[in-house]
Amino acid sequence: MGTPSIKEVARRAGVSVGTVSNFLNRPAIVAPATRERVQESIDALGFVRNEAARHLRAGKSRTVGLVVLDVTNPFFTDLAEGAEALAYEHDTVVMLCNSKTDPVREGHHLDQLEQQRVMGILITPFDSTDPRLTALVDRGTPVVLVDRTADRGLCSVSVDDQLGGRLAGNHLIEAGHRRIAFVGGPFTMQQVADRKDGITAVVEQADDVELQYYEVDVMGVVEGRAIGEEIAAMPVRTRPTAAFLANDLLALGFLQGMAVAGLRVPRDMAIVGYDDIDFARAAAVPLSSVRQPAELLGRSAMELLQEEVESAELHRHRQVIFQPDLIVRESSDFKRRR
Amino acid sequence: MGTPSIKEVARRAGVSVGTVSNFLNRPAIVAPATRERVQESIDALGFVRNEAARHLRAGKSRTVGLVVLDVTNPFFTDLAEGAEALAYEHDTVVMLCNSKTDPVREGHHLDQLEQQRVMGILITPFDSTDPRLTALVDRGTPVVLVDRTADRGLCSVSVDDQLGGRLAGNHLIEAGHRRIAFVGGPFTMQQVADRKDGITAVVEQADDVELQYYEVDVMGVVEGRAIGEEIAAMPVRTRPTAAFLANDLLALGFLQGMAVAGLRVPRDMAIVGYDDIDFARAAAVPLSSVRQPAELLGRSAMELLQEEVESAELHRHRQVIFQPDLIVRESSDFKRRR
DNA sequence: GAGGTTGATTTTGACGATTCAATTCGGGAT
DNA sequence: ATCCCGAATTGAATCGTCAAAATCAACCTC
Repeated sequence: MGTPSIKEVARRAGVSVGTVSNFLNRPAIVAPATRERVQESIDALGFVRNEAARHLRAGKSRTVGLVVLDVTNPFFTDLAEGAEALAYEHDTVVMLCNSKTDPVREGHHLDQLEQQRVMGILITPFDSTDPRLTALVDRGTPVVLVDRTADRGLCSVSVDDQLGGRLAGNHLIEAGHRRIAFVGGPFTMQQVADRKDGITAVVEQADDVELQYYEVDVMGVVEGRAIGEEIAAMPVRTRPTAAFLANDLLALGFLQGMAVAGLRVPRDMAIVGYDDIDFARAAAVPLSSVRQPAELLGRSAMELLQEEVESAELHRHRQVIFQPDLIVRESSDFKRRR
Repeated sequence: MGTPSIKEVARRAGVSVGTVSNFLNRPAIVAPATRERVQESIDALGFVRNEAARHLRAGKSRTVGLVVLDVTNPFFTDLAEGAEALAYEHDTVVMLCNSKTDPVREGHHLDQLEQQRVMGILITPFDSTDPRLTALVDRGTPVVLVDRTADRGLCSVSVDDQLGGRLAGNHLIEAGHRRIAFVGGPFTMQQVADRKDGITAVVEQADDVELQYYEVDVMGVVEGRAIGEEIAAMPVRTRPTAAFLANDLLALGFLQGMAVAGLRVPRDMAIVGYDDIDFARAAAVPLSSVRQPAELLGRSAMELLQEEVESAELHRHRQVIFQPDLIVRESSDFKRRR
């Protein structure tokens, strides 16, 4: 009935359980003839290894938890892709969890992952100072922050978001814009705050440039569109001529908002997004965007985790920071005369 | 060092492991005073249940695998949402796996899930006749097909895709369109084929209506846009005046293609998508779409699975079929004169 | 005070795979 | 013929949790 165990495989092959285990884990030390018999037995019985037993005995799991803020955002799925690719090479499995920017859901997922004694957790936390994370680490689950810079004793991989903000800001200022909108949120999220600080810094250095801030709760298409329509409705003399959106979903929504309101992009409104997801390039007006190496981010995070797991005590936590690139496309490709 | 086990909790509390186990699983039969001591011990030691051991002992897992074709498609994340909600109520965990419409990835995920002895698997299979699925079931892992109708001995939840196709077709024909494009793919995928058959059926019944077919490999925004531009480039007299796209991502891309080519929607081209994802409503031109009850689909699938797991032998496989609704929005809201 | 009830707690194997020390076997060297 | 060696295989212990059966204590009843 139930799936056969190693014991039944052994009996059918006329060997001991030890030999079957050897066959599975160290086939080289098993005699060829025996090997064949065991293989035959496995095939005939339809034996499938029991991961739970393996894990219990070995004391360590082969799965890694990956908790992201939003699975529908291609940035995160690309990231997951990178993590999974490396995991695959090391014969481990990635368990993808969607926190939906909700601390409660996040906590639930962390609890579950800890009960499963996962090898480690890669997470884009809602709040990177959450004491729960530290508690988790203290109890022995390695954690790597993704797309967040760890200050304390944790590994992290992130992208220089301030630089990203500066790149976008400089680009728009050089194109002659003097009223710029920044849209993102919540501003308490570190990444958003950094991008905001970046563009704020360059705006303050420039003469006579005004930056308007718009905060949203969730960075999705719907919210972007709403803000877009709101801004489009402003009188021309105070309305910004350019907008920098903290992610591409917002930017895509914003772009739609412009279309609805009848504003031309980039002539009436230049747009720069963030993440450079595939949609950005394919948008009605191809979107300028600050590119983050999403896949590399995921891959590096997994790398750090594996390093931490393997070298255990010796391990020194590292904070890896990548540089973003500004990709200029049609949505901001317009020189404004002063 | 390593996470403390039930044994250490017991020692510290001065009771036996059995009592701790009772405390965890049947607190009612433990004396209040003891209960307190055990709780104190658990807190002090930071004890966390070991799911692997639990699972091994119980012989059955508390996680369910959910394998979808594309996590970036909101239809599937909504579906996952529904499944997860019900799982949460039953204290089980959902493991989300992305096959990316790739049979190899799908197979890999299935192997992993089987090794983990998951409680069951909900899957939108690439090919619902894949013998691997049957083998899985024979070996004892319950499987429920999602968004696919099972013919053989399996449970399934699906939506009447033929009806969906007919709804879209009738709507467009009644609006006066005489040349309609159907875009989707691969045509070997059952859902796509059904939607295609549905619209084909109503077109054939109508007088003098022509249906053009366009096949794509992957149903994403990029592909939709490409087809859109291709169609827009056709001479007006042969160009379709309406398009029915097999999912909303395609439709959104298609819509962008129209914008690029300077065709007005719905005047020059009416568009109807499928799935009614959130983006559809928020698009530059709000998209008409055939709505599927995604969340309900996920929820029902989980329900069937739980039913199957609980009633074991008595269980009779069921095929649940939901009805889709056509949501008409601006993108197809235009009466064409003959 | 013997026998019977409850109620609370402990004891004792499993569950399936892995590992390691112990054992067997065949053949080569002496 | 005897001994030894290495290769192949075996057997038993173990991981953490759970549940069934066994024990124990306290209290009741006749």
